[in-house]
Amino acid sequence: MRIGEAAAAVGMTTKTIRFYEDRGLLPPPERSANGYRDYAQDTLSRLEFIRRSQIAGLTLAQIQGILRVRDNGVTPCSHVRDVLGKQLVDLDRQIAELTALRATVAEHYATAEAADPECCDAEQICSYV
Amino acid sequence: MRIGEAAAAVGMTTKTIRFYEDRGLLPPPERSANGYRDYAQDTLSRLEFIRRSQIAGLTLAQIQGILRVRDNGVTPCSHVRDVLGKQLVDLDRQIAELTALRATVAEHYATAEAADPECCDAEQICSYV
DNA sequence: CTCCACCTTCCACCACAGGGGAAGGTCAAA
DNA sequence: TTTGACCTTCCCCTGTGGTGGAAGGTGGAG
Repeated sequence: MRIGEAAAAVGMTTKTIRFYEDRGLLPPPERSANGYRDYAQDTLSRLEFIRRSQIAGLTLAQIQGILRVRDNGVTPCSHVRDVLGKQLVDLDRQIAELTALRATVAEHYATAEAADPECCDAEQICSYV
Repeated sequence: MRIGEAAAAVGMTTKTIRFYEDRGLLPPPERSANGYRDYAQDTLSRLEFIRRSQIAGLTLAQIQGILRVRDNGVTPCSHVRDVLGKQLVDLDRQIAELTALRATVAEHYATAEAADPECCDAEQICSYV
């Protein structure tokens, strides 16, 4: 299976597949006599796993870690559980940060709504921020 | 006032100040006879405004927009109000996205916690994701 | 024979907000 | 006079996930 077929099969571009290979998420594939990449069927599962993982918010580095465990012959279950756990903590932190930021911005916005047009003196550029 | 003094006064690095100038957030300053940047006092307010705006979650591009309005002699109040309003909408969207992602990851994590060690078949790499 | 679609490698680029360091100029103090 | 702390411009690097294009090889159809 050539790279274009693989790409079409999973809905990625050939660029992306070469990029994953470059980043170590895909092993270097067989080559046909003409030098074209020749993918086995299981590459498709691997690409789909990558996409599922991305949808779950994992970075390519994290996905690579999981695939490396799998490629070492170990079932990556516990590793995946750890990664997902870290991901949860990280997401909670990000959400908390954004929520705090939202409160700050909302406060500024409320001030801006309530103030009169004589708000800004040139000294501090704008008193709303 | 030389760049190092200005940087120390507002707690930034000289690199950052030159970077802001390059990005159009600071007008090109006067130069001393030796070619050194020579900042007027009001540059400090401008730098502090930039920092306040960043704390409010605005990007340098948004801040530049506000400063451009101010530099055109217009009080940027209504523009700032608009930017803050957009920012709120954007933050709400981001928080919603992250919250949805968190739910997805939490679901995967719960599955991973509950499953037995025979979880992964090689075909799909890992059934937790 | 030529066209077209496909493949190859390599290099550069996007946003984001700077940081690192080289190579060289300036100025006051010791 | 020399050292050290400044300053200048310049270009490259960070991390993230790719995208775009150039220059060239391959293979089947008309």
